[in-house]
Amino acid sequence: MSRAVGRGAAVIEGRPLHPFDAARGLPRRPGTGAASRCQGCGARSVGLCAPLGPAALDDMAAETERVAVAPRTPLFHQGDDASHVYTLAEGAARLTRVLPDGRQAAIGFRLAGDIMGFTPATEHAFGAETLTRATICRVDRRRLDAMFRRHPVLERRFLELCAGELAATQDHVLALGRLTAQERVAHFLLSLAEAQERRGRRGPVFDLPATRTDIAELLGLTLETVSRAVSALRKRGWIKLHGLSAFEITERPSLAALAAGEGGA
Amino acid sequence: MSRAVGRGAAVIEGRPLHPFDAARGLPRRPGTGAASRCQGCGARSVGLCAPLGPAALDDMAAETERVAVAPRTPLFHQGDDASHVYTLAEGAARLTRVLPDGRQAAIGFRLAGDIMGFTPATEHAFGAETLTRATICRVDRRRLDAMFRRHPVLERRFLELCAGELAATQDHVLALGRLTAQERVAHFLLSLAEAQERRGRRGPVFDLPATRTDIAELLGLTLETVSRAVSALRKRGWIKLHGLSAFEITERPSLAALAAGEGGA
DNA sequence: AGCGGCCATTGACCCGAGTCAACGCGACGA
DNA sequence: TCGTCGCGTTGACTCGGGTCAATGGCCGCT
Repeated sequence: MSRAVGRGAAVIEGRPLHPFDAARGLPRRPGTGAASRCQGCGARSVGLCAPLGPAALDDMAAETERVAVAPRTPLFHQGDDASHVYTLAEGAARLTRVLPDGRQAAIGFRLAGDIMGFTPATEHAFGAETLTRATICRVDRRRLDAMFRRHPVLERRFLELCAGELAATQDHVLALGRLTAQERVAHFLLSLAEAQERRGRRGPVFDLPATRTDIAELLGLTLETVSRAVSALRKRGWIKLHGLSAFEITERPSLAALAAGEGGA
Repeated sequence: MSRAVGRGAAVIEGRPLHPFDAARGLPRRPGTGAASRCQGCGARSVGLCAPLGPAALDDMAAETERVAVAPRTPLFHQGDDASHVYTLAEGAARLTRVLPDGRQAAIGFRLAGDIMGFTPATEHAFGAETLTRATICRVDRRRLDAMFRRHPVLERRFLELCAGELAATQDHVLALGRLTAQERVAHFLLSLAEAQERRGRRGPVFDLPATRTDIAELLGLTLETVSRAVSALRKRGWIKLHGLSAFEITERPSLAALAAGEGGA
């Protein structure tokens, strides 16, 4: 999956060294292997590179660094210089922030094809970390701008992704502002399922790449409340759990109605 | 401010007719008056048109419709065809959604220069309505795309605005997910002040173009809780109210610390 | 096979914000 | 001038979700 970068050095299990720094200095072999590296990319059809032809893809490959990282690896921290933009080629990640007094919050989950770390500010307002084993591409902001000039279709695509991210974040605002705990959990499970379906996943069983604590931090709840809400949905027969990292939606219409906020009406 | 469109017909006080439909059929006089219409625009330095030269501005003026609208005028509704993009030239507006059971939520406030209604979907997920008397520009999505091709700098600017909106929305997610009622109100007042400062406003007194109910719907609270929080901040001597539509920040560092989430630590 | 750590679940109690209700005040029209 | 209406404020009570704590299952390690 990440052959072009070199295995051992890229896959790091929680060492203090940043994964991209670890890959620094390895032979980049610009231009070579672009086909093998990008052509078979898991995010090829949904991500930033979707509209690119073979030549542009080759150009892109030469400008980006790609690494495979372990679960729970930070990609960048809040306050870091926002000099790069990241795309998630494979796996799941989340954006987080910790408040001065220690409260922890997640502002969103990201799946294959999503972009991370694009901001108008000079530093990252949020940190990002992987939830699962993942493959990450990193581009320098200035190089990306240059790419935009060479391939206008790339800029158009980037704007689309940005708008999609905005829409998802707005949806999340609504959920945090007006939904109850159980509604939020229903909303989360449903949107996670839809995100996986958009990426080609079929069937009523989906991946759940998050612990109760992760979900709680995303939904503005505590892990106990999430656990109770999941149990309640299970007892109603609307969802089923398959181990700790997969779930099944057994009563989709009911779950959707709850997630949309059909309280009593 | 909106002379080119014609006064009487454009300023509507809560009639069922949509403001842009009311302006339909009026003489557009393409090309004329672009200088007077756009040159002195309140959002000229912060909005979408900021990087445009005189010629491009003229082009833009010919492609957009502009109306002045009364406070509390809906611009579009959730579910409407997302065929246009709106920019707020002057005044304040908010994006709202009403849940099936009647719960009302606002996902954001927008001020001069901000864009509204840009979404990857075919319909608007949220409605928009003015809070104050406002001036609105509307562009057809397809015409905007064509403009992007004629003026690449416009697309770059649009992407910047989109990223700014994303950053603001993410910040809002954090507030809703992890801040207490009083912290949220402090956060809101501070970000409203900062938004006005970014637009050139000076001094510790700022506009408050929202009722307690508006603020509550934005912050995921009730109007009573907002009122109590405002009173508490006033009693601490951190803010002062000037009538119903202006407020003063008298202890900015304290307010900022509270808004950032410095609970006990 | 036995042990220990991590994660999830469940229960009992508490608190911050929601709910319901009364009241004050300024704007506006009769 | 007075009555009314919309908005804001404040109080008393309720309740959803947070907090604290005990228990149990799964998995990897030895």
